[in-house]
Amino acid sequence: MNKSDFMLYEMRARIIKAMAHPVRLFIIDKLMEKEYCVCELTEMIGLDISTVSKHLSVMKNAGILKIRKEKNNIYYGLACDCITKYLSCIDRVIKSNARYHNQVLKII
Amino acid sequence: MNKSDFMLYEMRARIIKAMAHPVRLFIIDKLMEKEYCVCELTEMIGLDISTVSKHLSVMKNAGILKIRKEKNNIYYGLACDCITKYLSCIDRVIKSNARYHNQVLKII
DNA sequence: GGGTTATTTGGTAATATTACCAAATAGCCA
DNA sequence: TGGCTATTTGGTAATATTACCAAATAACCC
Repeated sequence: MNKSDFMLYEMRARIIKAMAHPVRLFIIDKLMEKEYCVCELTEMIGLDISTVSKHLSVMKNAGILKIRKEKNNIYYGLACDCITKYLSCIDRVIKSNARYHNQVLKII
Repeated sequence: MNKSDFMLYEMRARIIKAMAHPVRLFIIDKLMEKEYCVCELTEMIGLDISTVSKHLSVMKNAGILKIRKEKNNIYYGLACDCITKYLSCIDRVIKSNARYHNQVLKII
């Protein structure tokens, strides 16, 4: 593996890592409908607001989210619509795993 | 966030986490062309074989990879082709980040 | 300016991840 | 069976992630 290849994989990993957490995936799901600010998301999630803020910041720094400032609020939104499709691939893996599990359950 | 929603996000996170590492993304890239066994991948990667084996095992348990046993070898392959599309979304984010960086570089 | 609200940042403890080495397991073939 | 090769598993140290609380910042409005 040469160095520039490795850099590509590191860049990809950084973005994928930024989504690799249930709370972040919840946030992404919510932001598919519309923009939200930290306090709104915090209320839905039930963690400390500083925790939610940090999750948002990681995703923003990875380029997944963008912000819009309005008065006293900061609204977060998805930077890239393709994430929807991305998740449909993940869900296909989940379904396929479930099928496998059901097969195993039938056998045992 | 109700409990069954959270379970979906946890399942998704498990699969996404299983890809969220540069070495694993390298492996996925390689497995797009054809199957490989641990020792072949280890040679390309240059880490300890036990480390590579563990990376493969995480992805297999997440349902991303499948195995085929042949004689004394175990060949790993992608369980789901859609991962290719998934990564093209990630690369779109990388490109968009790069554009943003270039804009910033022009300004400063 | 000063109070108020929204948000981020710093510090820290608990937990998870990753890499290596050494040892165990699995399956082939003489 | 017994040795050989391929692979996985267990143990452990170094590092990274995540959550909370407390404090800092930022922007609005009077």
